[in-house]
Amino acid sequence: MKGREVLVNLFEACNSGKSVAQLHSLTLKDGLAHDSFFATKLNALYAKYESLGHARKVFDETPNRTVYLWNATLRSYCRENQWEETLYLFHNMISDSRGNDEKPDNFTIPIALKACTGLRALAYGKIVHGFVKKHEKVALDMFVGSALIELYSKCGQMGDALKVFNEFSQPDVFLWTSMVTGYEQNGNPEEALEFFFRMVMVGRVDPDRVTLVSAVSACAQLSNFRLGSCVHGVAIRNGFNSDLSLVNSLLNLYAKTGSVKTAASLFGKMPEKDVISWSSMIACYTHNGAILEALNLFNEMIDRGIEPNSVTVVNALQACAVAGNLEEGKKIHELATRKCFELDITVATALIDMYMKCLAPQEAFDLFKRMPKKDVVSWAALLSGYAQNGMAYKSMGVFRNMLSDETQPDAVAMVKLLTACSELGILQQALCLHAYVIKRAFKNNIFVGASLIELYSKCGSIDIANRLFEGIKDKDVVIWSAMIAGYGVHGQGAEALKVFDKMVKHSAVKPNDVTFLSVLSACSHSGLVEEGIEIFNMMVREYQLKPGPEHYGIIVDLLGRTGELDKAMEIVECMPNASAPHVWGALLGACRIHNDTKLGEAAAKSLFLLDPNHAGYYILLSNIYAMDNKWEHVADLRTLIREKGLNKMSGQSVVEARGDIHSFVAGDRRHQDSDQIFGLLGTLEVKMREESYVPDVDFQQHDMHGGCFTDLKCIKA
DNA sequence: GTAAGTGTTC
Repeated sequence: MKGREVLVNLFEACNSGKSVAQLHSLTLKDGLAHDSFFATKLNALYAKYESLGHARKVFDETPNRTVYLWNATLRSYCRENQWEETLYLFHNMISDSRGNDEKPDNFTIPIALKACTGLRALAYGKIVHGFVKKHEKVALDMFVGSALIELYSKCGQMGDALKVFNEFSQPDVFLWTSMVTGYEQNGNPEEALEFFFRMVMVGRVDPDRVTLVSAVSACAQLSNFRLGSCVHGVAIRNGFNSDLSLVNSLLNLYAKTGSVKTAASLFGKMPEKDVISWSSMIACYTHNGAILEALNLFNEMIDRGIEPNSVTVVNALQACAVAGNLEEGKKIHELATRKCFELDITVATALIDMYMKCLAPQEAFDLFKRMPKKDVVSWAALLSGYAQNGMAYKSMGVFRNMLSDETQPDAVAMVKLLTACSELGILQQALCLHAYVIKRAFKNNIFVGASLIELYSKCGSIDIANRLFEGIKDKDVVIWSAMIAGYGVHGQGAEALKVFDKMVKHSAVKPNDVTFLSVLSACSHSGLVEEGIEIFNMMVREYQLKPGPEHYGIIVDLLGRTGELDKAMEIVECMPNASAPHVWGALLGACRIHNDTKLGEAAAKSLFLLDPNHAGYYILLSNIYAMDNKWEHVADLRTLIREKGLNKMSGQSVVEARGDIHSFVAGDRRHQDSDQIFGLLGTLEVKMREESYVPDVDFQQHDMHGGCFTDLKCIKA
């Protein structure tokens, strides 16, 4: 028996793969290798240091397997994410085919449940749950409980998870945390936070770092800065504020709540950063319109030798997409190709999106063709990309191909399709798609509903849009915003303001940043300058919403129109992130109206850095120079545009007349009835002059391409 | 012996 004790001590001291093999031969020599105690030890050590194969061999060769040996083996497979094998072994364990083997205990069950969770095998998980209820020997302890909650929540069954949770009178931190995490990951952040606060206040259980991570994520989902800061405070009080995952989730919180400065300072103070920290910070800059900062940070990361992963690449690509920065985008594409990230469907889709937003649809399509696998997201990116490039008619074809490829649209793809269609403004098509939406049961989706309202508005059928709007019983903020935007694009600013007023005064729905964007742009389209500025103040003061770059863009545009260029510049200068291209674009536009060459040059300087390939900005500046009679500057800019190979996308109009669809560009004379059309235009012009309208023809520098009329077919849904 | 953080189309 002395040899046995020595062996036990040797096993305790074992800490490398080499010594496991030595121990194995020692036990074989002493005839103890199949003793279930040593077999279990050997099994676990082999799995840890050597290989699962060796561990399995020990398991297979042991005649009388104790529950410990079973558990050690199951755990080894589960740790390596070999869930099928784990469940196969577990199934052998519970079936009676090997009579002398022991039955699962409450150490076995969580392992089996974890394998079920990994496979999302809800049905088998329920069998395991049934086993727990049937066998009195298996206690429903907290380990089993949280594994069950985990299974149910990963399978989207929070009701079942709650039932399990309620069986415990004194839940521990794991059980509480499983519930918080479960609700958070199932898109129910309110419930997650309720559990979090109940845990602390009623349960009197201290949250640990994982609970806090989930609570912060819930706040991020709600974009609730105040609540998030509270949780941050709790984290600091509990001494978790240097936990890497926790700080990373805080970065995400501050990104989602537009608190770029807080995020940046947190990022700067991090004692250690990993690739997720860098990616999160890049995403934070991108989503808050600080494109230069995002790209700078990405390049800094590369310079420091920190390896970006596919997520980092996606974030950096988004920055290029927002800025329309094709050069940087191509560089990142090269990097992605080197690292074989192009195979990642998410990266490929982000690349398609980037090329589309950088007005390079051909490159996007080439990449799409090369993709070995496409999903509904990549199809949707292609579809909406064409619409963004003035080729919305192609979107309809893409949609048909997508259906032939047996990819069914989800709600987002549907929204994209409806938006593409609204670019065309064809009522016939709108009606077809509306029918499709009803047929495919998308009509209760609020985003789809809002897109239909937008679609009808843009087709000129504001009445149908309004009827649709009135027909929706539980109008939420998205629906209200869509109707306001609908009146806005129609130039019915007063109607838009009426709807907004009704929403604020007679509904329980609170306007959000999108609503304010709709109202502000409605004011801008109808020239309601004072109302717009008043509403902007209301947004900041009454609703405490942080204006994003788009809001600033409109307000700069409004101020610019009234000639208050100084005020507009002031706003641009005190914006939280002064690098959003279209805000500068709005300022540049205002300088064109009011002939301010100096300010225009300054705005253009910033713009050419931020969005170097946007032909429109060069043309705007050249128009400013033209008005100031600085023709040499005009010539320089024209050369620059040519050298850069930039093309201003020509505006294409589509008209529906008696069921036929005609499209044309400026100066287009290809239509068979061209003479008649231009004759009528002449008559209209005379009438307009009679009504004392003077057209603004000071600076006509449109690049005219020969366009053609295209016939579009209504898609059959 | 359990759990957690960044990503594609809105």
